Amino acid sequence: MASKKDTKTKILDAAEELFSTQGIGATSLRTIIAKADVNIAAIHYHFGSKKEVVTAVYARRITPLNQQRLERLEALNTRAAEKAPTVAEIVDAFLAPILNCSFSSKKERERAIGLFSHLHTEPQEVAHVLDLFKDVFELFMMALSKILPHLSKADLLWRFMFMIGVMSISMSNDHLVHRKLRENGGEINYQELLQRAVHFITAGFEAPTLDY
Amino acid sequence: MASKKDTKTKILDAAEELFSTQGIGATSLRTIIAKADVNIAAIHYHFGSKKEVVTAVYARRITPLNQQRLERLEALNTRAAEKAPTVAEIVDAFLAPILNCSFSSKKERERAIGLFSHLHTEPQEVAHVLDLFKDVFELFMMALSKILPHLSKADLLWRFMFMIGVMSISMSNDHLVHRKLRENGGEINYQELLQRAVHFITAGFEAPTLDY
DNA sequence: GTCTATAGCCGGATAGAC
DNA sequence: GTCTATCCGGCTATAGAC
Repeated sequence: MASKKDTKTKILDAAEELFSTQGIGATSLRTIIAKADVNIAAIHYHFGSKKEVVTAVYARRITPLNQQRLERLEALNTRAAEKAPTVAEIVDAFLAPILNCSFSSKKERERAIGLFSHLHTEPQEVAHVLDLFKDVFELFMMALSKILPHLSKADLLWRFMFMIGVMSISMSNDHLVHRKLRENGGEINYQELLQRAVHFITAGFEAPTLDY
Repeated sequence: MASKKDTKTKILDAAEELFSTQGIGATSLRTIIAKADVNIAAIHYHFGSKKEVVTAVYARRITPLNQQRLERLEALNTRAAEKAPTVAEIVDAFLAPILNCSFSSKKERERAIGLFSHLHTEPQEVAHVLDLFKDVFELFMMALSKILPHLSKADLLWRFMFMIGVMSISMSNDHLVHRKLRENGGEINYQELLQRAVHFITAGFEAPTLDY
């Protein structure tokens, strides 16, 4: 079963791979249909426009990803009462699903990371899919504010923002520094990267407040 | 004098503003020449191709910016011997020129920040200008390694990378969190943002090493 | 549901007059 | 150095046969 993918799935799969490697703006519908081995009319028949292809491609991946984030957070919140979650654990719950876990293969992970990196590098192309992150954003903010009660709302928002910056750069592949890293250390070890990122971000969240 | 800008300068100014607000990929040569009030042939006569327009626009801004970074670093390195630079000071020397200082007006700063933000969001469009950052990268890495000698080369590289992520997100304007920040606090105070970013990053750099 | 053909637009780049 | 006119290719989208 499922030995033959239907047209819609073929389009989504091809689009996903192309968005992941080339970006959204740089990927034309014509490249997608060539890779999917369907014709140009099919993509309009099934999706209506490029924008809706983008939405469908991202929604298919974001939904289960955020599901995992929320499950991990929930697990931290509901475990034995004497063990309140730590900052590091919450940050890990946020980053692990995207940076390392829940991938069946190296190839799968790199495809997902490539795809998600364009959420940050092509904001105008994906503005309409950011709503899918609303719940995750609010629930993680709430969890963090609970264990960092001395931080003001603005403090928390900025530090959350900085966390997203760290996550975003970790998913990038084209950066000067990223290239340097590959030169020096060969392939990127995502398990290690996850730990490094969590460590760095946790220190930032736990830094004392400043007067501005 | 200089009341009449020459064609080349008019093109550079128009391109800079458009790149800053719309991005590079989204800006066509035709939009540039319309804003600059010159004709389409002029841009090819003076620059040869769009790629070279991009190079010229960025080089004009990056060169003095990195000059400033290096001067600030130099000042830290050469002051009274008993006062070794701190991590926070080095990070500040790296971030301050782009995030807050050296701008004659709010408008000037936002234009520069918009322009530079696309160094991170459109990596393929600016790959050929990243060489301009080579010196800054190496000298700041060296300064940091001197006061953080316990960090391995890989540690330092990753944390430097994370710093760039924080800087990058600080310059973004389209983000979910950035929008949230504007809702909650009105306009962005870059003086404050600079301090927050330096504080967050410094904590990350100074975090103890981990075994991976 | 699937295809071919094509409309209609906009992009970068160039030729050649002035 | 500056301009108009134009080439040529790629793009999204649609019409209409099967």
